Amino acid sequence: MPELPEVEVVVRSLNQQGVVGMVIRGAEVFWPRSVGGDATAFLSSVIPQTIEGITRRGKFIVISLENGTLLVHLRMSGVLYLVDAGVPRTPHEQVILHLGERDLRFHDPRKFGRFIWTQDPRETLNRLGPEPLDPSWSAALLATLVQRRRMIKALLLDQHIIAGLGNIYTDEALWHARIHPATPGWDLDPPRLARLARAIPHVLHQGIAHGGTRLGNGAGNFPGGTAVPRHQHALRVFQRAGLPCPRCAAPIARTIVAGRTTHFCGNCQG
DNA sequence: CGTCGAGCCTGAAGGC
DNA sequence: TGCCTTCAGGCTCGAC
Repeated sequence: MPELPEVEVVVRSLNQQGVVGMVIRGAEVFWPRSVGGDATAFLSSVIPQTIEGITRRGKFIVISLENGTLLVHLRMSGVLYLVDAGVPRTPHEQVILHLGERDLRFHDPRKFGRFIWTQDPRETLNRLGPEPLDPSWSAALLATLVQRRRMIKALLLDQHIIAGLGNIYTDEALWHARIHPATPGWDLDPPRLARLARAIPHVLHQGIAHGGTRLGNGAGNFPGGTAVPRHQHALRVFQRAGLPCPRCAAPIARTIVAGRTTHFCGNCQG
């Protein structure tokens, strides 16, 4: 689920619902590893503190509190949402922050997601590469980032190089840019770099506009106030193995690149 | 410098 | 129908 667009949708949703200004009055941790292993230390760190802001950096949700920052990473299956405080806990809700009338709940079936309490978020966030939706994003910047021997797909997935892309949007961006995912980064010519630099923000903006992507059928948890993802219907190659390429009609291929399932058109992604 | 596989977890989907 | 295997949108670590 969560790549940059899905995280952005969560952040916007929480802001629209007025979470800023609410106070963490209590909390419950049902899977200690979700908060770093020491639930007691976590609770004493965040209670009671006012939420002063919620933003995004790469795939991190950045929750600014009075005395520090809560970084939330959704990993493979996490969702963060607001519900009325009286609503019974559902299975897989690993962390609940009590904000008075409302709860901020972390739903994470696979338990890979993490809450990181820190006084210095830059220590973590500064290790991330640039934001592809930042105004400073450009083909020239992209060119400096990918001058390496590694396959372009591996480079795009590496958060230290570019922040926010995951398996879905990487495959989609490479399709738009007509680049084979196994192309070494330093072999990309200027036209390809220009196309890729445009394709990346394009697919991310599209994903955000569609409320993110949801794969499979019922996966995920979307209580009231949370947009239902629908970008899965707009995907061009991802999970479309064997179907015709929307550009040239050749069948979409599925292979493993950089250790990840990869979808691309073997005909028009040269 | 780079690739690969394992581990962290669970539920869904596919094969028989 | 039911069991078993495989796989998954992320990331880190160690081996090579």
